[in-house]
Amino acid sequence: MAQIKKIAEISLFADLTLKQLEEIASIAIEQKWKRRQLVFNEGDESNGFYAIISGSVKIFKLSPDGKEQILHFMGPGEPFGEAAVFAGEHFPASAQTLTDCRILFFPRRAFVELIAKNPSLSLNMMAFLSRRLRVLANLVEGLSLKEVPGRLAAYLLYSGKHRNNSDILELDISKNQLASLLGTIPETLSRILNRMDRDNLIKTGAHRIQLLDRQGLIELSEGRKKLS
Amino acid sequence: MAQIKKIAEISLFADLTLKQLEEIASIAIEQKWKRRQLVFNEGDESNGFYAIISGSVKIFKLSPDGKEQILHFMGPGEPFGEAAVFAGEHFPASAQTLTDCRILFFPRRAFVELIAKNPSLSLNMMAFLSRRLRVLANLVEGLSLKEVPGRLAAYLLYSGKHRNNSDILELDISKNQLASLLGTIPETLSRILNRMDRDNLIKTGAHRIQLLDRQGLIELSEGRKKLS
DNA sequence: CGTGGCCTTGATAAAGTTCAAGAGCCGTGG
DNA sequence: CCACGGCTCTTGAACTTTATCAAGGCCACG
Repeated sequence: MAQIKKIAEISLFADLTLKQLEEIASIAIEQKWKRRQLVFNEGDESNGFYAIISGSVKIFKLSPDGKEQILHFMGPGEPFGEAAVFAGEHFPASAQTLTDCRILFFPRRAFVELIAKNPSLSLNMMAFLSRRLRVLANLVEGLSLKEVPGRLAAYLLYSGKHRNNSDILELDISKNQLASLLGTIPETLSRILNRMDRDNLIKTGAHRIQLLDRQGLIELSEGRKKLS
Repeated sequence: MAQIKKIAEISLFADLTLKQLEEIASIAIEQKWKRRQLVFNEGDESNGFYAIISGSVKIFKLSPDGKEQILHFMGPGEPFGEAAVFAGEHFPASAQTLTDCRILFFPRRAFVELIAKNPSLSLNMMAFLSRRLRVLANLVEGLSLKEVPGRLAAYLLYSGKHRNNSDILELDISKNQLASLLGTIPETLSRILNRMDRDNLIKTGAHRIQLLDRQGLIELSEGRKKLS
């Protein structure tokens, strides 16, 4: 059984009473994972879902020849692996830790009982599922309707990784992983960052990117403009 | 207010008591839509969601220069537009009728109240959202990790449009729309159907495709094999 | 100080799109 | 009943974008 305090920090459990939090705590199991461990594999049978206390996790798909497409990055307070609890019973994608993690595990059966008793927990869960749906719809849009420069521009503008709302963006993932999130490969990402720099849209540093021309990036992300 | 009978045929409302169905019926509003009408546009504010009684609807995204990516085809008994009820308040994609349709509309506020009172309705809704998530994850996988022949092969194998479990597949959508679902254009689709035919994987007819070599199609869909 | 991971750069190749044109099909209206 | 116009679908050739392959630089960590 996990501590109430940790449970309360998971936004899935926002707006619940102390009593409800206690119930949830009573079914949660705390786990420790090391960096780069596989939490579950696509196709594995699901016995429940997870929520991150600390650390970060990527959700991804692999092609037979090893190319990776990242679907989500998950951080503290975020649940993952929920979809398989409610439909299908096996995970539609894989999950791997990016750092050492403390993770709560919620067994399926007990959680489903809880949800049946707690309408606001249900609504929170539906909100999470719906937000995931939106993220994936946008990913599909990017992959199908935009070229790599447009996807990258959208990421730079809207990833929300900006240092205190300035135009400075802190890259907390490797460019390798960013390429995999954007549906491309490191070589291509490198070249396009270079071209954006040359066009004075951004200024690239090692793990930091400065946005110089938001308007230009917007036009790029909407396909109204191309790199030279 | 709509008839109970129509409500009961929507799988979202499976396993509910007659009394619950009556409650749902009391908030549902029946609408008639003609072919090719826009039910909602990406970005529109959401006041509720929809469920199809008869006809079919596509959910899609458009690029600024007019290319379309279809996310889902929806048929009788299926709800759509739910995600915006639970998160975001505006639709993440657009919806258009493909045929004349009878559609039920459920106003957001009343529906959220219903859901709070009906645990099994919540669970059904979560199952639907989770299934959508799975579909989109697979779409992302296709777009990013497979080439067009692989995506087409997967569609032919798993679309479920087979005539009584035979190897004959009835194309109920235009090839134009199929291309848009697969994330490509009609020209490319046409060429690849041709190549598959030449390789004796399928036999193409006007609105009918016969699968000649399931194993070959599987290998194609998994990237273990290429067209000649 | 050396080694391995990450990142960059260049040359080449593959896949898919674009543009242009034409064939087949269907419903409408004369 | 036929002719017309408008679709959808097909085919070909040129072009664009991105991936692949190969190599080298840089940095951090042991």
